[in-house]
Amino acid sequence: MRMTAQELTSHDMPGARVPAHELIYRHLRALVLFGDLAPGQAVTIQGLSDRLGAGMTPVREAIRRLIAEGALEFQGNRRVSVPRLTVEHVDELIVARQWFDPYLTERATTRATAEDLARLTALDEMLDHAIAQGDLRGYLELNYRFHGEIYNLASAPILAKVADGLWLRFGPSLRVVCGRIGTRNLPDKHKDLLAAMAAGDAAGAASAVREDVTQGLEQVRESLATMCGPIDSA
Amino acid sequence: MRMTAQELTSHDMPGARVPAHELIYRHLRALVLFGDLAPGQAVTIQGLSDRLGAGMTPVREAIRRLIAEGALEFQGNRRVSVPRLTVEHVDELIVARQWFDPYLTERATTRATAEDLARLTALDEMLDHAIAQGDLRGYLELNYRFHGEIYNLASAPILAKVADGLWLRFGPSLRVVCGRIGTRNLPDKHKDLLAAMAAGDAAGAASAVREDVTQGLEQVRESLATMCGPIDSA
DNA sequence: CGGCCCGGAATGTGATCAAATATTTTCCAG
DNA sequence: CTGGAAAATATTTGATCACATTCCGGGCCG
Repeated sequence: MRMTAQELTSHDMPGARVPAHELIYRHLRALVLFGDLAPGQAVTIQGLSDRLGAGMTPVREAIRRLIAEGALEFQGNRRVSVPRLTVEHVDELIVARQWFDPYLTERATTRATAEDLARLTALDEMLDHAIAQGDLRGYLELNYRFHGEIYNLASAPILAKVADGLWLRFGPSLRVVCGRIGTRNLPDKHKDLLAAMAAGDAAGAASAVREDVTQGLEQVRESLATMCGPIDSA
Repeated sequence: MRMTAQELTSHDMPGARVPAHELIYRHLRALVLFGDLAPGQAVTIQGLSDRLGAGMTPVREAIRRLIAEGALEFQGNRRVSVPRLTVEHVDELIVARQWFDPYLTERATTRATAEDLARLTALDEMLDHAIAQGDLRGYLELNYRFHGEIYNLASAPILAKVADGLWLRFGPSLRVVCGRIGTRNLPDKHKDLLAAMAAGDAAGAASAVREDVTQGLEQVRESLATMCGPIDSA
């Protein structure tokens, strides 16, 4: 089968054959995560099956998996679509990440090695570069990888997986919001965060990431509140 | 297809045909949640397909879904099994529920109506009855429903779903632990919790549920630490 | 003890049937 | 005669299954 998208975060053994349903899953996941699928957009099994040149069973498995993760939504009848985020949902995501991110960052800070910090710093520099270039897609991917890297450093696989799953929820809307705001106006607290981590200041790192998360999601919240108020083209 | 287990929490419209993959999912989910599947036990697609008298496609969908929720584990090669919980995992689950449960309980307390409280109280009485009867399975189901009811009252669907998903992780081990301890020695803080909720004391309710959660999972942790130390029959 | 073979299990495909949506046709009121 | 709602039809899509294919693991033989 042909799979055009770059399979990012593919830490597979070099000889390990990855099954189609796994590839389709990653493909779709990236599509949702980086807003290539608009909120509310319908996702059909047969459409994907045809477009990706794969059978329907693997597509079906991938979709069920994404639904279980909250990346897609089962519309009651038998329709599947990209969820439309509401302000209430964002509020939930804010409180969740306001707990998860600081906690995981605290753990990551006490465990991070010099190489880990170097990797994070490198990611952050690439991120700045993407912002300077006005590369929205690059910004979204790098920001995700930056935070995901911290999750992994916390040595808490279950919590990391749950926190990671939260990103799928606001991915589509994040793209819309950032496109509306423009990449220039995307301040983050990554510098403070990295400095605190380098100093071994777990509480400081936690506090920095908390501000970063709050700032980012609050912007989503604002944008959603003003946007969906007047016009709601359902 | 024949489906032996009671489909609990099936709030389906009376005329709505529930697809097979959904039924299989609920069936398997209950099996994991209440420890009918032992930790480490292998789960095969064909085995389930034969045993449930269903095609393999619905079974595959259900399994992928459970894997995404962490109820089952993909063993790298193409094997699927019930996860074997480690002490580290339980530690993660403890901190997670120590945040989720109090937060959701707080929200639930401010929103609960008299009927809601009556329903919770009734559930708790059935729970006490199950304990008195030494009915382990009944205890596990009712305890799950009790806490799930609170999650739903919080009006935070995303957080409720995540919190609910955590139960799937310790379900199999909980059964083992409770069987080891005996149903008589299963104290809980439900009475304190209900009293605080009835009084509208959100902070008190949060505190009570926090103790309840900590107490329960700490027991799992202990049991796991002493049990898996000497013998680890992999 | 290592390589080979075979059974069984997972993966992948397409066909078939049912359900839901979209489209067209029909029919009646104004 | 026209507009529009309801009914009938057509098309798209989902659900399930049977089978072909691939692959892993365990047993057997040298």
